Amino acid sequence: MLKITRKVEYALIAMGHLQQKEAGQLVSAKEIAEQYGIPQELLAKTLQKLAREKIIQAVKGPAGGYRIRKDSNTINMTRFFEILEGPVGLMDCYFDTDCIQLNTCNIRTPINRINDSIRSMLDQMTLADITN
Amino acid sequence: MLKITRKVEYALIAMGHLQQKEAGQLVSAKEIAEQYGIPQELLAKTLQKLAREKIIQAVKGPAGGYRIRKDSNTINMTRFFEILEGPVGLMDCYFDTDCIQLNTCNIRTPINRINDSIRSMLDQMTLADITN
DNA sequence: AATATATACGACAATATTAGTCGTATATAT
DNA sequence: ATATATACGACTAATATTGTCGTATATATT
Repeated sequence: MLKITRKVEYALIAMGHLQQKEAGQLVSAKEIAEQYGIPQELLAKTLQKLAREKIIQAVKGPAGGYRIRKDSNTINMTRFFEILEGPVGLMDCYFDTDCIQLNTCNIRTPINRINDSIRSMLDQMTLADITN
Repeated sequence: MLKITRKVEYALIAMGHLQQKEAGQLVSAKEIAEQYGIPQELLAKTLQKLAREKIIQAVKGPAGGYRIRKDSNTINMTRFFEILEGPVGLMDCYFDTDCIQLNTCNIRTPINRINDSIRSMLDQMTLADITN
């Protein structure tokens, strides 16, 4: 409960690693996977998602890999999480409204308050806060 | 990700329901389950956990059920969650230290900072904040 | 005393989610 | 040409969650 997934964990590790490299330097998924002992394919797919969303930049071919973008550490954690995992909320009804019990539910409002607190906390937190 | 489980959801609904009853009034798991359309057995087991931890009081026999305790809305949410789900942490290494990658892990410290933030938020939040 | 009802609780089964793997395509440096 | 790296969908495996069942115990009611 309230756990982050491996995908997110691996992504954060990778971002931390990329952050340490000199600007513009490329690092392959393989290299990161080996260094931290994580499954290469899974990491690769995760990095591909981040590349698609312009969080990092991908370069194909031998000596290719991923590099960080200049502004990538200003991205907030809600965004980062949601790229990888979809909507961040304690309960699905924070986003979906197709729950049969919406009417009888007596905790929706207070749970949503907690949601808002967590989200605004994550909103104010940048990638740099984690990877630096 | 970052979701609360059904067990917790059901428990909160039940606590909200008990809160609304007059002091000392007993409500059975069956009654709550039917009213909110949730599985009776599962709710019962959840309430039993809470009873074991003195969050609520259980009374056996016909006309038995559960009632809230006077001080139960002063309990904080970290405690409540952990009674039902065990340790609350974004990653297991917040509690366990048997991860092989502890040495090479470059995100443990920052993740723990986020953990602390979430936990202290939940620490300051009482059941009454949710069920009232 | 017998019965009905409710909690107590462990074992089990069903389901959903997450994690990891594989095959194939594409780009590109050498 | 070849080797290497990203891109990406399909698939399997592993794990966690959710839900069910059987049995025991307590107790109010008849």
